[in-house]
Amino acid sequence: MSTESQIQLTLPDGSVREYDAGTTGLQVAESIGRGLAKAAVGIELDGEVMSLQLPITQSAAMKIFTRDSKEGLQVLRHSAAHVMADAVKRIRPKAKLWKGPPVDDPRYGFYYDIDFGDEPITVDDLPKLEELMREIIKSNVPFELRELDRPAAIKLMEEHNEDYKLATIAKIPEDQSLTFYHSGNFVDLCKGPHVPTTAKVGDGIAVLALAGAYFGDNADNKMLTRVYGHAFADKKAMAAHRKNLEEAAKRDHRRLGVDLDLFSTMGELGAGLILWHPKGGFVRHKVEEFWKNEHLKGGYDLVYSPHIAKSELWQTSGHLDFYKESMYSGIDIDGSEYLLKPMNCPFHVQMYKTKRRSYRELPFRWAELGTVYRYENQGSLHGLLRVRGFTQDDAHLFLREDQVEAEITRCLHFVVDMLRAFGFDEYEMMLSTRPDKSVGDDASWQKATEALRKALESVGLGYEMDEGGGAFYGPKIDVKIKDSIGRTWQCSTIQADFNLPERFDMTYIAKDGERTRPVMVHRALLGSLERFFGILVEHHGGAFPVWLAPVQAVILSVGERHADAVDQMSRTLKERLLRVDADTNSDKIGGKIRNHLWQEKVPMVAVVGDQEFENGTVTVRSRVGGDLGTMTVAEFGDMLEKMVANRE
RNA sequence: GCUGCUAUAGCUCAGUGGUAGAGCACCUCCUUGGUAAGGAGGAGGUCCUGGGUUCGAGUCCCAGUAGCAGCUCCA
Repeated sequence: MSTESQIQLTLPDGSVREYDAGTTGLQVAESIGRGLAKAAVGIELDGEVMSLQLPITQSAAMKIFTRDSKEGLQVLRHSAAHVMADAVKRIRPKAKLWKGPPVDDPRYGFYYDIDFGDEPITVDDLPKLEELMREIIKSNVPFELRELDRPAAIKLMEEHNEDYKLATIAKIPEDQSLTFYHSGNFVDLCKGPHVPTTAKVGDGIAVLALAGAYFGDNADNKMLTRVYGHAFADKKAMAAHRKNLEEAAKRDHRRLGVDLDLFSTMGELGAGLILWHPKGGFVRHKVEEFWKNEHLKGGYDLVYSPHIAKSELWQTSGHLDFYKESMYSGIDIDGSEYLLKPMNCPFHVQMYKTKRRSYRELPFRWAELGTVYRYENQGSLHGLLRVRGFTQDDAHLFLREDQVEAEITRCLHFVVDMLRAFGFDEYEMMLSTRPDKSVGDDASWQKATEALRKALESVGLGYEMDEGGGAFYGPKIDVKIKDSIGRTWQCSTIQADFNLPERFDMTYIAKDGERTRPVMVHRALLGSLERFFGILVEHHGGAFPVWLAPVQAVILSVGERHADAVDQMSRTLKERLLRVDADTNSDKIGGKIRNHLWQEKVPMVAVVGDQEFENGTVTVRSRVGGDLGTMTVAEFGDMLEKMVANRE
């Protein structure tokens, strides 16, 4: 590290500027332009984000972040967290701070975990907190960085009674510096970066919610109070964010489940158990029908298995050892204990074992829409997305080693095609590798992981690694889809399994006549029908495409004299297996259109008045396409059929 | 499971310890009309369940159940 008196800063456009060493980022921004200085909240030097107000001592590649950039918002939100903690300490001086980072969450920009001791905070305090934040922001005190030696740092935190910060200091290696950011009387152990002064946090802030969070994110520890807030570049951006959330709430599958009469849950049944109403049930039927047909086309066989089995089966499979706490307790039948199935695999394995298998027969591809039951913590249940009884679109492949790579690649293409058929083009893919606690030899893990990787590369979509995130029995690919507010949920999965073939001593007779262990792959394309349906509802905002819609069209009578014709028309179309209802109520036509097209989210309505009555035609209006003009009933039927065929 | 909050009509929600409310939806009648709410009337309640305090509980307290937000977990 050399000390220079002049430093050279290379800007993103490639231009190089020279400054005195010790010039601050803010001064650099000012030298470039007043507007930039005003909007700037942080800088990056050689890839490291840093506070704007700190002196720059060395030549570097430099970027200046404005308050609306991704990195700038991080700095802004982190600073807002400090301001919020400052506000908290003003109304609860005894509160002890733990940590307050910015977060990448669709609804919250930052939080602060705080131990309120015997003076808890309530939601009624949140407006007061926000008001105090605005005062602190207005007071425009600078964020100042101070580096302290260990004894001084400990002394400072002792003075402030910050037990958790003292614990943090104890964990920081001796050779690492201890930095604090002061803003007025508030001080926090913190690496930064922060905006130069509190005023820079701006007016796009909100204190939003309270929740519990374990100290150290560990369920064995004490629970602290997490205060959530958000911060945007300005008021306008905050307003836009709130508007987005409102729009997202309208797409919430739990809301739409009630409004559109798709499904329900009820206390009398028990938590996490779903009632599929006729309309939701119909969409599920269409999903299942499509799914089954695609599997038959793809060389799969459909199989079925029971919902319960003797505990010995689960003992052999390993589920009783590894997942007992997720399984429902036993049912006594003739003195034997039976358990509800949490997975379908042991059944398929047993099916495999009913006879001697030859290498000539492989691969087997056995698919089942298998309903399983798993205990999930009450607090994790969430509409259709996390439930206790659900139907997996499961399949198990039993393969020779030489078939693994090709079959896995085939599976992944199947995943992508299936998701695309339902309108999903955006998802996250993860490749999860061997965890610490696992079975199987290194070579097998290596091979299977490579097969999965090659499959991912063959579909040409990006993926992330989750090192050590695999199942204990093998590596896997997971596909996650976003819900209406941007939370991701695992749907598709492809998993290699070295455990079950071993445990159940599965074999086939290889070409050389030797008993050989098959490779087993578990895969689900949709994940569970419940979860997938929930996300499907949110994806379409409840407005299903024609091929899935429980009601595809409603024919509306303008006046009383058109009622019989409308009934007749809907009957004609129903005979063509189109899902077309008649509305001959005495409401006005505008009201009927509003009801069906906009409230029930039916894709099409067809109006019949005097003119149509005379000619045997309908005037069609589509939810998405607007006025489609007048056509004969037969033509309307053709149009709907064509849309179904194209899966529109 | 943990922290906090919530539970009143089908839905959204008011309701101060003293006779249960509104809007929408529903039913009936009037209206027969032309592309996002025509009018009038009516019916609809175990105020989640159980216990407690009180002369009296939808309201206050406790427990359970269920839901919401987050944490933990998620084969």
